[in-house]
Amino acid sequence: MQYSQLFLPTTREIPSDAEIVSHQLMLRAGMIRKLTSGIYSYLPLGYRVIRKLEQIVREEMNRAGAQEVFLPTVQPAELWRESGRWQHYGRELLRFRDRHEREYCLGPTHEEVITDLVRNEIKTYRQLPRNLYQIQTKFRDEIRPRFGVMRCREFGMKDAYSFDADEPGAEVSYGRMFEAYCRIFARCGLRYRAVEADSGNIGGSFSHEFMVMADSGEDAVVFCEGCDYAANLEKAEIAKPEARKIDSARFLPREEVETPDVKTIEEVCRFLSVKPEEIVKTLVFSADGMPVAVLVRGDHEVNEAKVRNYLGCDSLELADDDTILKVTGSPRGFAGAIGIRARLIADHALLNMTNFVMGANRRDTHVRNVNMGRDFPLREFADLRTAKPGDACARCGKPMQFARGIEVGHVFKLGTKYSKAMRALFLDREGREQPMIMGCYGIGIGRTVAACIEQNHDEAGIVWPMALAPYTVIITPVNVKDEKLFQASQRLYDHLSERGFEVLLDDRDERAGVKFMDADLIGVPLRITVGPKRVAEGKVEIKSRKSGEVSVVALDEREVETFLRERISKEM
RNA sequence: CGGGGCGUGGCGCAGUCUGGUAGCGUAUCUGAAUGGGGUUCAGAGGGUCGGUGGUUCAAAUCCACUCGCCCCGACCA
Repeated sequence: MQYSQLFLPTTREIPSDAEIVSHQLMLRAGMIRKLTSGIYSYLPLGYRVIRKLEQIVREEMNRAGAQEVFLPTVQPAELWRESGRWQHYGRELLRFRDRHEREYCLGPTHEEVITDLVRNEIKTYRQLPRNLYQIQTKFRDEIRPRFGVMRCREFGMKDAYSFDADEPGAEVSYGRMFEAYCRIFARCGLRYRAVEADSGNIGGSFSHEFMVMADSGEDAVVFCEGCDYAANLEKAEIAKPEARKIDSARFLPREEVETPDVKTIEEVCRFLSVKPEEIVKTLVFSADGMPVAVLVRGDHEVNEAKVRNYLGCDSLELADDDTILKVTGSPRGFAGAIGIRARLIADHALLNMTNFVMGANRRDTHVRNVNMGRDFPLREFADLRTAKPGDACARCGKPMQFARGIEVGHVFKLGTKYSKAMRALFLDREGREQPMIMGCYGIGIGRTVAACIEQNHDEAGIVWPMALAPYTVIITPVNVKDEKLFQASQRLYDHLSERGFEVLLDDRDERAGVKFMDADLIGVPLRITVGPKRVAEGKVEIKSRKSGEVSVVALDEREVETFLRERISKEM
């Protein structure tokens, strides 16, 4: 491609509404332009990168035995009513009506459509397993899109769905996808981690997120120093502390204290001169409509995902003021375990607490020297809090570390959630009707590209890994008016293009500096500089974008080709 | 949805408080010189100041309404 013909608007200045590097660089390098909030157009350069990634994804999905399909983006409401998600999905689901007033949505994901397709065509275990995937545009009406294509409303996603006849088969399907994902992200040259994730109330036993490590990531990743345990912060399990024998002889007399208008942990600490570790927080939730009080240490945070999983409930939200009043008999801010009219569950950290402070279930009152057993009964202990740096790993007991990550892929075991709801059944060997066991597997295409830039850039711009680079080599004649230089460049360009290289010829009548800046900005891995001094010696320079290393190579098509081939294979 | 900020040539911004000829940088076009890391000089084109309504002799500027965008939070199968 000749640069002068390319629709590639690069900008020198940083667009004012871009916060993170990948967003800034994608705009500056002319890869994307915003149409409206959370909705982007890909320009030729950006789309080339997208297609590179899609190609890698296709190769690995096909290798793993999945077959490509292409499903509709407009989906009828009835399907979503069948799965129950028309009610539950919320406002992220963009709904609309057609001219006949029939209801539709734009697909934010495709479980319903694929399940409908498969249930109509697959009838027997003989036709299983199956894994179907597509690369397609999704629409999720995000409450707050941000960071360019990182969290946007319309985005490209690869989604695959597996259907198996039994649990062991589903395991195999899951494992295949897991492995394919590892290969994909490795081929893209990404530093990533597969972490255990919460599967939420989507059901199923297991879920992994593929996280690209980056400080700008929206997700917190927890990993163990001692073993290979790694998990999303939401999911990260904390080792149960060893329960010491509690000596009730040490219990101090319980004492109510007036704490006017003292509600938050900080206020209680200040007022009573205690540390947060000596306080027990009581949070009242409404779990499927039933009140549940969750006790955690003052310096800990309740993890709602863990509570939800422990209770096995569908909905969990902090109770409203009315419920709090009903359950505790006091306004918000003074809840405690003593005499509370709700199911009581406590985080493990409470196991070894004695003589602690908690709310008295009475306005402007707290209680000192509270002890479990003596002052209130408590049977249910579980891991209910969010991990903090240094917490002990549930697997090996070593301290856990924190890092930031970008979720680029997610593999899920769905189990029979959709196949049961939508009657995707097959006949097993014994002729019995069974629901298929499903898995779903997603990769955010645009997000992966953005994540790649987060990991591969410098002051001057993007530094593409060879596998995703929109062009692998750019030829820069230092002065196009110099016939000799230009012809030499043209000859190289013709030869390399013919030999299948993805090559860009910067034929613009610009100063060398401008061309160098643009080449660096758009991140082409290899640059051939055709300048007067070297050409006079019968040579050209080839510079690596990543290392900055400059090699001098004979100005000869074959020599250059050989050099490039070596370089490319080394960096692939 | 709550809080904050912004909307002025393609991009980045000043001007708004205190109403009075729409400006700067960059980009673009033409010409000339220059030609290995965003070159210099000369000239030119390009703006309903987000929109609507109001106040006023006069509105980018004041008032009301409205639309859009960004940030923080809430929310998020």
